[in-house]
Amino acid sequence: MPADRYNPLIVTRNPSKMAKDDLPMTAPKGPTFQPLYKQIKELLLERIASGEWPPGTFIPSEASLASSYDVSVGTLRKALNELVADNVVIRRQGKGTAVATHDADRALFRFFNIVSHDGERCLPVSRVLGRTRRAPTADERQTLELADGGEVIHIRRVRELQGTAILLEDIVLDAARFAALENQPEVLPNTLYQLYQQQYGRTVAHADETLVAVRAGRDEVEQLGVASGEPLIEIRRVARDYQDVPIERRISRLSTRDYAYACTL
Amino acid sequence: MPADRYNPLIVTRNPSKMAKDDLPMTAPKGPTFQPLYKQIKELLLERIASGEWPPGTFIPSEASLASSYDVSVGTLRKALNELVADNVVIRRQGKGTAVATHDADRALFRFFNIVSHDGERCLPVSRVLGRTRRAPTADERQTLELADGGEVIHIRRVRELQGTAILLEDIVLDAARFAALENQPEVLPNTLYQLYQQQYGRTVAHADETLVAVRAGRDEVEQLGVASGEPLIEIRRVARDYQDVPIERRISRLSTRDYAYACTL
DNA sequence: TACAATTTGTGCGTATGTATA
DNA sequence: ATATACATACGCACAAATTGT
Repeated sequence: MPADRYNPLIVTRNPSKMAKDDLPMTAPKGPTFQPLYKQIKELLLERIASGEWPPGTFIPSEASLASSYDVSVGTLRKALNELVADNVVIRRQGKGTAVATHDADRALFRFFNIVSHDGERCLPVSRVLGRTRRAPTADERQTLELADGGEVIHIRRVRELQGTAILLEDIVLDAARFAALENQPEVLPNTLYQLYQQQYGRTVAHADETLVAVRAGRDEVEQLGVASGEPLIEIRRVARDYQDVPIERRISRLSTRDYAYACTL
Repeated sequence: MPADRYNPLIVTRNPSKMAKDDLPMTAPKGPTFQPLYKQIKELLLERIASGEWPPGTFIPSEASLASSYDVSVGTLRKALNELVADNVVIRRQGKGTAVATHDADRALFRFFNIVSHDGERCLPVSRVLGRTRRAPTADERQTLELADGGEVIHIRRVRELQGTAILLEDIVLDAARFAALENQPEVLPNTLYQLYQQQYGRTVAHADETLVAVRAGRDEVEQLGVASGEPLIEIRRVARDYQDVPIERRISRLSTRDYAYACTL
């Protein structure tokens, strides 16, 4: 089906489309009203989230989209620019507008906030310690919004920077959404979010993290080479997709002897 | 002096201002080139930073600024909207464009990333433990970019939420820039950034934080009521103004028994 | 190498809606 | 009711980057 017309746009308050002797506008005062460019933005986001335009592909040009939706290019540009601000698409002059992927250099660091003490950022290598399928804890069921009887995939791995292990990660996913992940692929890639995106069609759009200080336990002593009881930072992350649906629960413990968690306000 | 004309705008690539039989553009390829709206943005930022429009005041309207700079309203809007995105100004329909202050509710929380374990955010009360003037450490001299022989003001305080002390802060400022702060005002306000802005004309525009895990020492035991050696999060912040000039060095130690550091990516 | 076609980026102008004082 | 200021939406022209011929 050619995507030529998308009708149900509420243009009631669109000035240049209103005849002067139009009906008095009664409805559009409702709290559900959204300006035209916001509606376009949502429509585009739905089409991206639905998989119509997979990550990495180029979407139609401004001009063609504008005529499809029967809006001006300026209005469509405003919608696209908001999607750029939300890290959903990437635009390049002369080339086009592409759906954002997790392989661009900048995108990789968006979800890795750890720097060496002199401020350098570099990506760690990962070593998987275990992959299991099991019933969720109560906490996991709540944060991942699992159905009753659902199961989770649990991945535990260590990440090391320049040869020293600094991070012990426990990653939990809805087994229904990531069915085969328990034992396939054989070797997991360094950057899991790329895998979620490419193999499972789930794009991590943003994440919330809360940090607390904890003591190193047996596992951290063994894997990170820290002393027992050594202070660590525990990072509790919930990663979500475009529609705020939770995708992943990740709890990491960070040794801050050589590296630190960085945040810019 | 009436601000009527601002001449040195490089409009070489401004299409509608160029005659068709113009000289071939040779210069504007230089790496220093900035589009017109970026230049306008910088000019506005300079006037805000210079104190011509103090925080809280309304700047001239779009139309008047556009005619002052001899650009279109659209170009000026684009500059202003970037300043909105940078939290430099706040715009309200029908009212005008105001220079951002640190008293708006949202602005207060921008620099306070601590939430209770159930996700609630609330502002803490402060209790000052000491105010001294002293020579800087080597680290302080470097991060605050102090001149040789300069001194610093050092403020130590505890912040408590709902009656329990959770944060021990060591705040260090350039004594040359905050001369009277050592003993005046008698009682320091809860939100220091408002004081910097209102009394000293220094606006904190953004900050970088790095977090490490530490053990509670003698001071933390005494002030935060934690056990000796208890794991804490140490937050090392450098706050800067619009031009990235460092204003404040703040090292805080957070007890994460009831509260956590929150970050959204 | 040169040229053309396509696509986004910049800039201008205008009209009307909506919120505020 | 009026005036002001920002918000939305329309349109157009040209610049700059990219790609293919």
